[in-house]
Amino acid sequence: MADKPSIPKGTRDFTPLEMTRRNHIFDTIRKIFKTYGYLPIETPAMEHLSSLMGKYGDEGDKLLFKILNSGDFKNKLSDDELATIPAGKLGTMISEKGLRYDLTVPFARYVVQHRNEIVFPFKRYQIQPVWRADRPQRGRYREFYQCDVDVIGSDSLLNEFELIRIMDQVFSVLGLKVVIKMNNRKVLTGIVEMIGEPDRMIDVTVAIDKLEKVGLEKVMLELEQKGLKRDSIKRLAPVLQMEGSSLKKMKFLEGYLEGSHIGEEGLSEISQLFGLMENDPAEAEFELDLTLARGLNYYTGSIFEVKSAEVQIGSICGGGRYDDLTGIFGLDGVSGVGVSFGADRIYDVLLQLDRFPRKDEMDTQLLFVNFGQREALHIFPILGQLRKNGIASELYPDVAKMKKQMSYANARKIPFVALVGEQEIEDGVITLKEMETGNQERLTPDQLVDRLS
RNA sequence: GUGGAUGUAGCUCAGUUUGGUUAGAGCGCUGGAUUGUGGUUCCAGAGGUCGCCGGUUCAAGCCCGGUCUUCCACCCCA
Repeated sequence: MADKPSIPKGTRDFTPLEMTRRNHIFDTIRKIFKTYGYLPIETPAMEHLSSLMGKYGDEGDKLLFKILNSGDFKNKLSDDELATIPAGKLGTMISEKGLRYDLTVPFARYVVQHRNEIVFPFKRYQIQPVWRADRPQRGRYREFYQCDVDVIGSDSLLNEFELIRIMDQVFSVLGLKVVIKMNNRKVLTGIVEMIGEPDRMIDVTVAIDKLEKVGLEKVMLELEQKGLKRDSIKRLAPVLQMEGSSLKKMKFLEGYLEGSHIGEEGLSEISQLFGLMENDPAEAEFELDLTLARGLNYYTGSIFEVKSAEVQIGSICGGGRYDDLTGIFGLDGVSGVGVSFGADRIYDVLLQLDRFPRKDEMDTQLLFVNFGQREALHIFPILGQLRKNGIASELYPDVAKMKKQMSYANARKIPFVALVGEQEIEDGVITLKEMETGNQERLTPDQLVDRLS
């Protein structure tokens, strides 16, 4: 016997039940995206490596899946040439394509490439898989779907507001309690300016991000080890120790960031957004979280992250504003903002909480028992009538024992079974059995359609 | 990428400590009791080269090494 077949690490097969549930998530999200006026696009699974590299930081580059060039690479080079290839250079010589890491960067590429046909501001949504060479765990896969919504070509904060509304609506419709966290990169920039370490943005945000996990002392120690001046750390301390409501935090920052132009600008954006939210409150908890930094280094303004309030699984949605992502592809001065829903994690959360709707899980509504050729011929027109009326129905393909056919209906969770034998044909009726109750009734084809519509 | 666990029937798991003849259970599956009635019950049956490769041994599911998978922490994030 050959070895059992398998699939690569971090990838998954989806069963019919799983697909039904996944589609429930995709359908819900897609429907909401549409009602806000977003348009669908798709981009290829692979991009030029040059489009992907350097957009996600050093860590991100390592997590890119690279595609080996086709053809015999070695053949084109002499042994001498081969031997003189510098270490680490080989990769770029034998691979020029990679699998997409997210949908935002390919979108930026798309916008630049199609700039002449796009009507700005361009609102698009995109639901496709992405790939990351991460080490898999629960809620962390090497192939997973993202559902992105972005607006590009508009600086207005109303876009941020709209995205918050979308996030709130998606999770409310899916029946999940979530916390929507927001922050602003400009405020973080303001903070590092105020403490006199304008170049240490990354170190400081990473440290702030760890605050909840490791505590104040360890964070300060780490900053010291990273070479931050003692004086700077001292000035950062009040930010780290800040507690209380979003409103209180904003009050504090008002004083703290005084004099930092960019910091004040970020704070003003935050308070405007909170103002809009106050006028039209979200169902979800909505809060300012200064420890929210987000790694993807193209964000420049608002940043968002959504976490489940009921299941611990990391963020299930995230995003932010990027002022110059298209600049890398040669189109300057176009600002965008967007968020990405992690369908696979949302699936895990819904599964754990058992919140998938039951009604989606049955497809076929009616099964005709197969008594034989003559009866089957009689049934086909009735099947046609049912299907034209949108009632999913099927005839058991084999003339099997009744017990077997009933068991099939049972296993498939088909709610109704129709019996059409000699007697029924003669009387022009169908015996309809409701599986749950066991009740049976005799109906004409028209009555049957009415009954199941 | 770093550290730590895990893998026995379709599924959930015993058995591994002290290596020793045919590897177990429950659920599921197949058939029958019930040849136009499923879910309950009863009876019978099928199904495993103990993740894979190698080593130690007279003998390995059990000990050792490697490898893959899944999971946990870090990292990062969806």
